[in-house]
Amino acid sequence: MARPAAYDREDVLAKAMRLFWAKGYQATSIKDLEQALNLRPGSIYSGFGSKENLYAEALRVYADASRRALEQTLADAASPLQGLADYVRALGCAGADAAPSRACMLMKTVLETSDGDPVLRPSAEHLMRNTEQAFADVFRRAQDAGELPQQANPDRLATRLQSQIMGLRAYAQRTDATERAAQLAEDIANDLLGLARPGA
Amino acid sequence: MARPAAYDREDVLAKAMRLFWAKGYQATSIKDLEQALNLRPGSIYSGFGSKENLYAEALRVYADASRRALEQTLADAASPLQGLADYVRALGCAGADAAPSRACMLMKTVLETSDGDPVLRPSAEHLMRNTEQAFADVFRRAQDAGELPQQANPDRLATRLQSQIMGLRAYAQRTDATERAAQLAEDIANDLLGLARPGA
DNA sequence: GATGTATTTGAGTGATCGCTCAAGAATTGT
DNA sequence: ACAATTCTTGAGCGATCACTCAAATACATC
Repeated sequence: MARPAAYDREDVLAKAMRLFWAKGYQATSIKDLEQALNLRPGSIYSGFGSKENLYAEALRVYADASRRALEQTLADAASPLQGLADYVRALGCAGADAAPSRACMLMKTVLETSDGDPVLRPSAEHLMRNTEQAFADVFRRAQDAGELPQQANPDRLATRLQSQIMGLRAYAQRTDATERAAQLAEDIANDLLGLARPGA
Repeated sequence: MARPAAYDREDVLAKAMRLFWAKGYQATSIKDLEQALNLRPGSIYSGFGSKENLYAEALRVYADASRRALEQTLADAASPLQGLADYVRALGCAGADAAPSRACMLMKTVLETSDGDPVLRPSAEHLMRNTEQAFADVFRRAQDAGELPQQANPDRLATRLQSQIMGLRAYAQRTDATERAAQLAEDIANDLLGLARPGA
């Protein structure tokens, strides 16, 4: 029994996510958000509380979208390791899509916040842990399918993959090494496929 | 025939570098710098022109120091690949030293600036290219010493190593994965040693 | 010492920061 | 139609931002 909000919350969060992802937390001003979200400050603050909280929600939206993209790539692939390789390859040639940034928003958040940050740092680290576990699950699936040797360590491989992806995406953020970034993605993808048992 | 500056320029730049490295460009205010450098704004601006230029000079100081650290590690090692492995291992256990940040300042700069940034982004990318070439030179030295097979591609290995180091250091920036970061560093170091020819 | 030159000082510039809030507008329930 | 309730609006809050500049200060030269 009241006036409903004129905006779609998920749509607004997706727009905020893209802007924050592109510019970073500090470099994005409320003025920037007002324009991108087509909202006046009062609406932003009554709906999201603070710039910090809005960013935290945008982070979650980013992680959800990333996870869905990974699962989609895996679903389209012939095997778990093939899926991971495809996922990595896609990150290398980032000029094609219109992503706000070639780098990972979680990584950017971890690098932009201080160790003592009480909100954004724990948020980003939590979402990175989740992503890491998702990678580990994929490696376990590869083991169950007989694609990956039983003596392989899925958790360790997941850590390794996540760090390689962060390195690749940080490298790809450079404007002077596009070709090298694509080649790098190929090398990482090939290493992933090299983990497969000789059998299949 | 005039009054000399009361501060040592290199010392001030080193202090600015540490502060910028820890907090990032945007999060570091002139007030912060005034305190850390023990300089009043007029001295900062007459000596360094602008916050942006001061950061650019601090970047160069950082890259110089990093390069010297690499060369020292290489000089102490039994071989080029051993030296690189030692260098990577040292980055994994970052709790020991009192570095301002576990992450690479060049990477932080690339991730904090926009693609169109006319000063800091090109600066950081240039210094990263230099570092990459330094790695390539080490791989070439390994080839000349017979440690690395002739068919290996030093430039490609250098790109790979730089991205792995950036990934490792971004991963190590997390506060919730210290042990995993150390293990990751070990894995990367072992991979480096695995490049060596069976002979030696 | 006197003079010339460069540095240091610190109050203060306009602009922008994240954020607030009273008033007006819009929709629901009766 | 009328309340009741919530949302939107936009001017404006104090704080801080990067930065400036005239005056005071200190050193090198003579």
